[in-house]
Amino acid sequence: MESTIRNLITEALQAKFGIADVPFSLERPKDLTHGDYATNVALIASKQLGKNPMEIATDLMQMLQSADSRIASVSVAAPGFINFELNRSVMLDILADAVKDSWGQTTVYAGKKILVEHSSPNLFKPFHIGHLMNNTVGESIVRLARASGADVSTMSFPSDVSLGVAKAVFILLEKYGADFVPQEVSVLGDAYVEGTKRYADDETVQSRVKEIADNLYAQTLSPEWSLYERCKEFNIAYFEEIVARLGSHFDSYIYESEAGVDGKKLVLAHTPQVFTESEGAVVYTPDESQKLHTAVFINSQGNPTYEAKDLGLLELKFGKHSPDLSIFITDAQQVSHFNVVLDAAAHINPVWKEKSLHRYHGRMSFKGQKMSSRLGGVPLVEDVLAAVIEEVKEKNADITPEASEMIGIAAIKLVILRAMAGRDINFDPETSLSFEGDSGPYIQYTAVRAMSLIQKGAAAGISPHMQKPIAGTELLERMIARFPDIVTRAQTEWAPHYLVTYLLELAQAFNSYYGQHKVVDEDTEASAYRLGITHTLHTTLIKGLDMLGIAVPEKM
RNA sequence: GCACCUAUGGUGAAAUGGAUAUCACAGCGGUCUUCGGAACCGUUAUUCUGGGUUCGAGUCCUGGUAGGUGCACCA
Repeated sequence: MESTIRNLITEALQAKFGIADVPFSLERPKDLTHGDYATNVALIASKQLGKNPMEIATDLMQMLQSADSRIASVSVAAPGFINFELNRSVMLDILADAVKDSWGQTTVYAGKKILVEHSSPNLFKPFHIGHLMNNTVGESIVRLARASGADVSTMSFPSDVSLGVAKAVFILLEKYGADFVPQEVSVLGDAYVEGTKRYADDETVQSRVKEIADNLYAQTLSPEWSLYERCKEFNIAYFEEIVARLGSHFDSYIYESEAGVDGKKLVLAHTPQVFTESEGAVVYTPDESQKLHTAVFINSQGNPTYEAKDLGLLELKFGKHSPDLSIFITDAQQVSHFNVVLDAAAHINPVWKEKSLHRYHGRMSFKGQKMSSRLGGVPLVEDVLAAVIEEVKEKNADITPEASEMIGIAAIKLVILRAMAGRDINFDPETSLSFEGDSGPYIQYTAVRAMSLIQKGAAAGISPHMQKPIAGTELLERMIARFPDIVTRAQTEWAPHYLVTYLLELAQAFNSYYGQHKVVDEDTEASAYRLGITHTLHTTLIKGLDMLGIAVPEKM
């Protein structure tokens, strides 16, 4: 349709004014009262023609008025826009697909292999609210990718070996002995915090922790190694449980310990060509023009740093999965780190940089305070969820446990997803969390209400269909018909918030309609049509929310 | 110090260079013997600042101001 209109404009321009090559745009106006398509061609051409844009627009409008049977009307608006409104039948043709399984499936990345890495946990640290943000953004990107025609696989990159882990292991050994078997994740988290404190001001602790770190890196058989292995296994099980609750599953893991071994080899193999030795460490110094900082890849102790681990990760990722696009999600603080790593990686294998895409999210502060699990006192995901679910139950005492879980998660996820990724969110449960207005539960509620109407119709023997259109639903039809375009945009820019904005507007439009019209009444024919629209609305909300990682309960 | 990011009603956010800057919360005023009120309708109030580019700037360029983040052996 778009190219048809574009051609019609070009032809009219040539026929009427004898000019070509006007770089005009043809867009889908965000304001639906401006029609289905709008062009600025008259504004662009006015300089070249030396005429008033309104005159040009009016001339073109007259020529385009009946140029295509799918165009219902063409109008001119100041300062010189030409708006096209399509026939209702065009919308209804699109809506015929809205109740099919394929609704919302696009071909944006058809045939591509996409790998998404997100939610990477730090073992020995409980899953806190920062991870929740990463998981929410990551899961939504996974689901957008799955709706794009791509072959998608997911992975996570657990941080399983580090000095911090060694500090925790030191405490566990000291407190519980080598035979320690973890029962609760909080014990590990507490050990992490305590270890950090003890390490800070005690030299004998420092040397012992470093020794433990060496043994963990080298996988040397030792009391710390076997204790550590039990904790690692326990941690992964905990991680899988909590992300499953949030709707995520990982096809595979690459551990930092593996990536570290790989990364160290890679760095050494490319020294001194790419990396250089400096003060006992191996570093990478980017070209001056890059405006990046020098980074240590192997420290003077001989262990790979975060940089080398991420380099090793690139080799492992591309070696195992050979993706056409490798997306990874982290918080914004790591932007310059990855710029350096990718810059270094490009010297080893340019593909690693070309096919990698870093999407970052902002930081979540809690009641105005930056969260750091290293210092303790961090809100954990399970605690936050429990608090929110409690609120849901207060609002509705009859709610099922499944429904309250879905509603609580929707409320939190929407706070994160409605903002453009990359911005910080100050998460204050008092004000950030909402069950009304621009909120996850509002959209869920609208979907549940729509389903309830359909059931009411069924009880009255009315089944939804769209054979005989009636007046009053045109706006809803137009909005629903745009769903595939919105999904396409969200996928192209990897920006779930476009979808959030759309779903909120759509839910509002439906609720507004509902407030003014009776959907199911004595007029069976008209009721069936209204239910037909209601049905397409329902599937659109369900599919849209699913792409955000949000499920909808049956009742709420 | 250098680099990157951000600045929109009282609050939280949206806006592919486009039309009267959109939405929610809060406030104020209504709908209400419901098709499921987690709803609907009305109303008050917003682009940090100076310059520039453009037919047109919240958006692009540039100078400032304010905030955030990163800059060698943590991840």
